[in-house]
Amino acid sequence: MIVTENRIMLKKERQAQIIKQINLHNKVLSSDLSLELNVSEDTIRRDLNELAQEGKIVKVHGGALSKSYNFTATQAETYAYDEKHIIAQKTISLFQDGMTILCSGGTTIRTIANQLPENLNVTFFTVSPLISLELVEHPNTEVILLGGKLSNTSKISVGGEVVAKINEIKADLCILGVNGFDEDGISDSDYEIVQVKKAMIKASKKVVTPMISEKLNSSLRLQVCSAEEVDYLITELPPEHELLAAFHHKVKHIL
Amino acid sequence: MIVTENRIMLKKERQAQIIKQINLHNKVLSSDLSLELNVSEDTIRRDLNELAQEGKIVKVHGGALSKSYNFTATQAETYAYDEKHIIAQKTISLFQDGMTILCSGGTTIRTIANQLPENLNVTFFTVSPLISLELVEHPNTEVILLGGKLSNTSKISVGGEVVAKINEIKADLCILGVNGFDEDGISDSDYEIVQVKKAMIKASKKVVTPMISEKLNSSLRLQVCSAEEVDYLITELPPEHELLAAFHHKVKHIL
DNA sequence: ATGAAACAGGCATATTATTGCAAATAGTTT
DNA sequence: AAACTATTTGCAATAATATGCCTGTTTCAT
Repeated sequence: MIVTENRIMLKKERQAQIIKQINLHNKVLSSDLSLELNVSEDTIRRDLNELAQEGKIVKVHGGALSKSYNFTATQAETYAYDEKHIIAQKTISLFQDGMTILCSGGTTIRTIANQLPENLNVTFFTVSPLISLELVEHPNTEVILLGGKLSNTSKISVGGEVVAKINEIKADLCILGVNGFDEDGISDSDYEIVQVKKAMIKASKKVVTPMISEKLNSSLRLQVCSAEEVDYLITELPPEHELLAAFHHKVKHIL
Repeated sequence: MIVTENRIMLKKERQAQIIKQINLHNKVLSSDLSLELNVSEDTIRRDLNELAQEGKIVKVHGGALSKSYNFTATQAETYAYDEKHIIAQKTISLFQDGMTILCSGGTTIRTIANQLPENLNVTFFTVSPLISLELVEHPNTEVILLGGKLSNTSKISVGGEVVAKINEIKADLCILGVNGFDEDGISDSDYEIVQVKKAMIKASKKVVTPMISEKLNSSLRLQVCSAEEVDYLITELPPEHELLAAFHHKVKHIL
């Protein structure tokens, strides 16, 4: 539905049309807008940049996206943000270009996904739709979502199909969100999730477990793996902190 | 004998004319007004500035706009909420316990997912992590997320693996968000998405396309399917609305 | 890897704004 | 009615804005 009644279109008017189109289609291509609004693509690009500047849309290569479509973790709604921020930075220091990284779910992992540096060039596999949406915001990462039945409680893909799929992967790192961790290792309370996590560990060269220190020395009913299988234990505390003392001869590295 | 037509127009009178024009067309160009009212553009500009000062209009480069023309960010984000609500209700009326339903992405579909009744007992397959998260909040629905490479523009799983997976499914309904729709059928602008949508249509007994009426008669580069392949066309309009007339002999049902 | 599309920045042009000023007009006072 | 003042209008010169085109570069998809 193109407005052609008037020969000349005011800039504001044109920009309003653009916003309308974006809200309609969730995305627009500069080339399409150029045709529909009878102005050059340069003008459209300038419009899109202005609108993006004003925060009304999200500019991408070739066009723009609706803003409501994007959602990323905000500082306010993340519990223990400061601690998780520290953990995220430590974890990210392990990432290197070209790596294949397998991620589970959880808010700690989500913070990591959110804080990835722009230029990082890695491939992520994840069973968490939430994490996948966070990761896909980063232009240089490739995100592969592992599908399956979605668990109502943990919001991750579970089931035999996911496990089978994970078994086909050969990852460099496994970033494992944990619910219970003590000297016996990682534990969890949901059978399905345990199966997925076990598969993830098996599929990866190194296992990284970022967690807030308050989860240390908690244990749940089902065993995921032993502490010895953990390559990197990451908390917000300095490695020499007394709370971590008991783990130094168990896990391979503490950050 | 004409004596009054070329009399001098007072300033107040002229400004009243300007307001009238703006209320009529939602916008005015300084150049047009100058011609219509037989005064210099300078005068028009001065008038527009005064009226803008008084808050009666919004002055922009080249003319002025009606105050209601301006979009605010919040208006933009909740754009067409009411319409989408109506569409969601109509779409949900097609759902029955025990069904298997295949969903694409998009904000219209997201609204549907959000408004599902609590007691509905169906299995959803979706390629959209965002939709999956919305669906999984409903206790009685089973959600199966179709994994694959995540498209960073559309945020849905794409690629051969997804298509292969969809081909294994036998669904009752396919709820297809559309970006372009006209008498030739459904069109889209992204090659990968078209592949996924084609597979979805093939895997389903009935194809349902909920869309805002503004998308009617818009068309994009790539063809997804013909209008004849659509079983239910759902818009916020009553089925007998004239805008839908052209589609009655094309699609099977219009709601 | 390679070719096409999209981008950024600069430049040229046309349109629109602003300002100061003088002429015209309206309103007021004598 | 004449004179005076304030307002309005048009004009010209200058500034600002908007747009399209061009060039070299970046990004993207195959």
